[in-house]
Amino acid sequence: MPRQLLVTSALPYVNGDIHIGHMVEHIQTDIWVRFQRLRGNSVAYLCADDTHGTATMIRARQEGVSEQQIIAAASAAHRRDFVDFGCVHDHYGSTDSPSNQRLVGEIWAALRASGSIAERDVSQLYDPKAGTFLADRFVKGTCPRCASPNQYGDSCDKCGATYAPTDLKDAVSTLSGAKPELRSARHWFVRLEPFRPLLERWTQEPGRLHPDIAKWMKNTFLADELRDWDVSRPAPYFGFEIPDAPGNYFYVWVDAPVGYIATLADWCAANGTEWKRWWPRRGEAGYDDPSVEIHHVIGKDITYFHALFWPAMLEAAAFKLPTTVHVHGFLTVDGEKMSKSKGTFIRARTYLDSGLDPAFLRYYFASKLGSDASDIDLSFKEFEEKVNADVVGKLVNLASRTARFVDRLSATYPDDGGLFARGAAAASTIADAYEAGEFGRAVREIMGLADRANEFVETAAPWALKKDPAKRDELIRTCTIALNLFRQLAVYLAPVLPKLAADAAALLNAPITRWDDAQTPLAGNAIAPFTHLMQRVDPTKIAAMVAASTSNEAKVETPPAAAAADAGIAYAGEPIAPTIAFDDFAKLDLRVAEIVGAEEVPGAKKILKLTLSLGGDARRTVYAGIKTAYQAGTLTGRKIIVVANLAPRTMSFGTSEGMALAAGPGGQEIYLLSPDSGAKAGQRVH
RNA sequence: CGCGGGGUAGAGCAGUCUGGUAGCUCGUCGGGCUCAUAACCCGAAGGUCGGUGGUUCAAAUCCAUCCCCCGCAACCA
Repeated sequence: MPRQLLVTSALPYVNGDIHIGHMVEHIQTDIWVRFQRLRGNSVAYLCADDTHGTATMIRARQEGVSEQQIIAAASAAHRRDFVDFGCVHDHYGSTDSPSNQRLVGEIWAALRASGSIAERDVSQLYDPKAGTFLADRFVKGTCPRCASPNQYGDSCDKCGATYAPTDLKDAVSTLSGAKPELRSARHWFVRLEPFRPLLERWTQEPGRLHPDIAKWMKNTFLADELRDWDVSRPAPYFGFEIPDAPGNYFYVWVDAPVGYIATLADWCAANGTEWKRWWPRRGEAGYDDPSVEIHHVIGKDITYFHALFWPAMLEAAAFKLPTTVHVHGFLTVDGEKMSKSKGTFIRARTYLDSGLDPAFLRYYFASKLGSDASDIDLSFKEFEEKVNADVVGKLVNLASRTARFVDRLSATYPDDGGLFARGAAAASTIADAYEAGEFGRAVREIMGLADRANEFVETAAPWALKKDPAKRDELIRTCTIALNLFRQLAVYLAPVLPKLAADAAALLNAPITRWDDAQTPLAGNAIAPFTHLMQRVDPTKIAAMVAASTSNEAKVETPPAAAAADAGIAYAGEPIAPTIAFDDFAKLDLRVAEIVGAEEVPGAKKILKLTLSLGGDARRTVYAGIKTAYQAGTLTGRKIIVVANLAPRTMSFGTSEGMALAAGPGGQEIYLLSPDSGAKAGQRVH
């Protein structure tokens, strides 16, 4: 009997772009969803933007727009990123929705009714200038232990001390620069201790959490008294007002998970179906039915929200508890945390714009993913090698080296010495691996089969058969076997590489819709003219992606205050120069140049010495007055625009052979111009 | 002894629960093939499985102990 699965990825925060760290989660969820569908199970895959909180409010204020405008723009961008990576949610909602507000209200009422709400006064830093209370991350000051300046409100980067923001010396608000003052306000809390029996049982039940995570929950949070959870924020706050506490709002983490249910409700409303079927309450059909499942996929940082608060909230309102919370680790890039200055903080859009196939990342992540919460590393070298060797060299190559020889499969499937049957027998092992989230294991199994298939082709040597017209039938038989083995692998990899599966289906004129398509070989099908199913990883595209990520950051790290210095003022500060003729413009020879070296010039306060490549071996030395805004170490590999035909100018440190173009008034506000990704050094700007 | 995870060939990993000749992929070296996107096939080199002690006929696997690495998340997305 088919299972009915509601599957969610964690809700990305509205105030940020989707990056490849998010993609670890959404790709793995999508793989699992596609696998379940291939198996014939009924799946709803849902996600939404997490919209509320101080960060959104502050940003709206700074940009002079409404929160709803921010939400609309982010939602469109987020959806596009996910879809372009093949992650197709059935519905992508928003936590700032009427249905969510209604559900949060219901759950709040249930918590009230269960006697789990407490209230008391909390002292917190307050920014008198911005008129808002300050979360820890909006306070900076000097560490009370080691006196390091510029530390956040809760802990010190330098000495590792943790403290209350009120202990911070010389504290300032990062919102306004004002000195925060201590103010008291009433807060509402959810008492978790009453839910202890439920939480101890639920977290330790097999299948709910990975055993490592269950153990950790037990030995940390559940080992001590469960602290009350502060769920309210005094105005101003962007969120839902607490119905029976006017002037106070639900903390963003209250309404974020409820957004799962709200998104389901919105999707079902659009379809005219009943959402209670997917997420029943006690007493409703499906509540006790283990084949009605709820799965959350999340990062390890938000485990306690999903494994403590969320089950407690659901239980209070008599909603079915999640079947499983799948917890995964973080992404590191080349062994380190994603870093903006190193160009390893890669946005999903940057990856796509650099021309890399999303299938590469899907395959790479799949090959690295297990069911535990250990971090996975994106090593660019390994990425290139693994994708090229496995997907192109082994898998696609199977079709590539046989499909051109024949235009039709043999009428009956020939004797292959049991090869196809052995591949078919691996289906359950591979399925078990997918089911358990052990995608790396599944991929290893599948690649083992690909090796067997390539050995077969090697032995049968269709290229030799082709030369002898008398062996025409044998050639067809050989290619029939090889192409069926290829198709079998395409079925097994369909959850990871849906586009490849579709292309394989088109090649052999047989759709791939079920897991069991790998059980029966095709015969007699016409073979479509062969075209390459996938290109190899181009390392220059990876380099371009890293370079683009580095230059992106120059913009993004601009302090919000500077960004808010609006365009009108900048324009007025430097009036447009007198009109010139086109011929005057044509005299300028602007070129794309790659920075191949950047070094400080002894004694110069503003000058960096840049060595530029204009393509090939052509090198130029340019002295650029950008030192106040750029560090030498971060520039290598970037592409910029230079005036290439400017007369050389002799300076005290050497001769400058061109001018690097940049915008901005100077000081810290200097912005080098960068061509869009793909531009090559030496190309002229027209 | 704070908690959790981990330490297996140059790299990335499997094997550890259920003890029995140390395995996979990539890389390296040699050979083959020349159908295929410099791809594929065969072979070789390379590891005292973090250290030490113990249990056992037998330990990467069980026990003890020590060392090293990573993460630690409840007013921070």
